[in-house]
Amino acid sequence: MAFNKDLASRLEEMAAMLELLGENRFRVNAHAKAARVVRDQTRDLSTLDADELKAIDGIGKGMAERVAELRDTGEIADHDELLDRVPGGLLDVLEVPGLGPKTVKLMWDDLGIIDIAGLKAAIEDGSLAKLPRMGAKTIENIRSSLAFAASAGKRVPMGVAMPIAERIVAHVRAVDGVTRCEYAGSLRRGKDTIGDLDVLCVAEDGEAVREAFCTMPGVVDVIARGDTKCSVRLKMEWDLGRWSGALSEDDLGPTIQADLRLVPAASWGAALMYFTGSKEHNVRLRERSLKMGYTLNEYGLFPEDTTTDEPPQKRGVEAVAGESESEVYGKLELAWIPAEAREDRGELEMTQDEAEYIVELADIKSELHAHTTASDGKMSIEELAEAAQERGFHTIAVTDHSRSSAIAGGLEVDRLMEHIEAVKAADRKAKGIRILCGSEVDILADGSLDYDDDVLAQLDVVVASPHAALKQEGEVATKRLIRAMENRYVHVLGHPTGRLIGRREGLQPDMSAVIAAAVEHGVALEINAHWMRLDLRDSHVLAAVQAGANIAIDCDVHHPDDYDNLRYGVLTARRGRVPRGLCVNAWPARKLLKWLKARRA
DNA sequence: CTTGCGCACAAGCCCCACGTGGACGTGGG
Repeated sequence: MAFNKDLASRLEEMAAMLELLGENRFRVNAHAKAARVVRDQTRDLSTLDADELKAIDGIGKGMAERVAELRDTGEIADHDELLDRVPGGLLDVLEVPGLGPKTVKLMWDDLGIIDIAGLKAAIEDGSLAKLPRMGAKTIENIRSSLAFAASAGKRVPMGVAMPIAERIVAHVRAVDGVTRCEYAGSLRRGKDTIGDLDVLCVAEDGEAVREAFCTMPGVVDVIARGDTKCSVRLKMEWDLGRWSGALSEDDLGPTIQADLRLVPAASWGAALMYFTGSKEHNVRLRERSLKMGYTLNEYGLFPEDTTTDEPPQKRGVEAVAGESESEVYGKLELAWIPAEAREDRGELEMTQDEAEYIVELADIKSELHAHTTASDGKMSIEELAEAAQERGFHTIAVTDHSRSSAIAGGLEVDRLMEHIEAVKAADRKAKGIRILCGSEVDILADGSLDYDDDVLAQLDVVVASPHAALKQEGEVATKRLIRAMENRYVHVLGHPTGRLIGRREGLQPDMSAVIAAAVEHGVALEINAHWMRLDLRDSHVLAAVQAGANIAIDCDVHHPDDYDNLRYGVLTARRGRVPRGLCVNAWPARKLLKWLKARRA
């Protein structure tokens, strides 16, 4: 939804500018929270009236007026006024890691710095060093942030970050005396993009781990090296297998920051919770702790005693919990909350049963979206089925592209008919797995489908997906997707928006309307598991689940390795708290087949 | 600026490591 996105970025800018101007921090936070809430909304906010807007948590009178203002005039007067008072380039300066609002304001007031170019000049001529708290190390870190500007602070797709994190963890675990090591942060929460990597470890010999971490292959810069925390920048090509290092100065490509935290064994659970986040989730937990007479930090959950500022662990206060996450959640009278759900989106209200019923990787027993050499896949029908069977699946659907996807080798009707026969023959021969014939049918720009109904009727499974006209207006897109789902032969709405992370925005339909239509027609909404797609995205999944829509988690298999992407799809599903009962791929074969047939009855 | 309680106003988001410089800003979740 273009409107929500526009609104959210304006509110974010307002928060940043208010902060730079030293305004009331609650006002700043209110704008930042409103921006976050707006971004998570599945409804197009321009279609809501004032009362509906104010019903949203975080949106009050003032914000509701701003929404109406943007809808009616295309502008927000307060936003424009702030832009007049704050030079635009300062917002870029604020983005530089190591610089916060106080410092940026000081640089602006004292040195007249209003953009990145001014900052660079102030570093070179030494004037920056004259500001308070600008020591050699800090300036060096700013300089290095600027040198890596192309990538520093930029988020990378989860699928790129994951292999890097796994190698770091393996590297650290190989150090003598390391008893535990895991990655935490947004990667553990399964966010679609990752800002940096957080690695926790328990070690007998801290110095050995620090040394191993700061000198591991791929490190191009050590930002901090303290007793319990080290930060480095890593060259990104790591994930491409260039593990062996041998980097020259002019070889610097995109980098990602990785932090190592050394924690005491007794604090493992508390530390893992703290570094897993999200920040918002942690804040909720700490508020709850205080209300229950505890204080929570990364060392543990402690009985609250308010007499001193010194942290409890330093005074020898005994923690009531801290060794494991479930122990801490338990003392707070909460279910253990899956890491992926820790976003302050209502997860604290989950019961133990709800938490345990969330779908997991081992539950997935079928794949409903796969391609063969008949269109743009790399495997034959048999190879596809064999790979599915190795994963323990009971059903695989062969869904090659339809005719409009010419570049992807889409099938004309006569070829589709031959293909159906080939699939049926393979299914008759196959043992222990059911091979269904299907199609990934293009949803054309107007919402009509690429094959006629009499053709679709001959298929066991129809996945309908948008591939072209992905820049059309949101309202047109909403109608397009709904019209496709109204067709009684459609089972799954494939990658509903067509977004590609970091590359293409995709359709911006009114997702609430799309979800409502999916529920009405019994169509499953797909979470396309490829890490470049993850489409539906997490916030859409949560809204779909709350509306009771069925969810399909599919790998959109083209190549044998594509099955490995399932983990990313499942992480996204868990962020949306998908229960097993709503995930069609987690159903037993009989239930799945019954559902496929029932849609057409 | 929002929420909650109650119709005008108070309270709101925590707790820690690091670097700099001696108390504060930033970044971490």
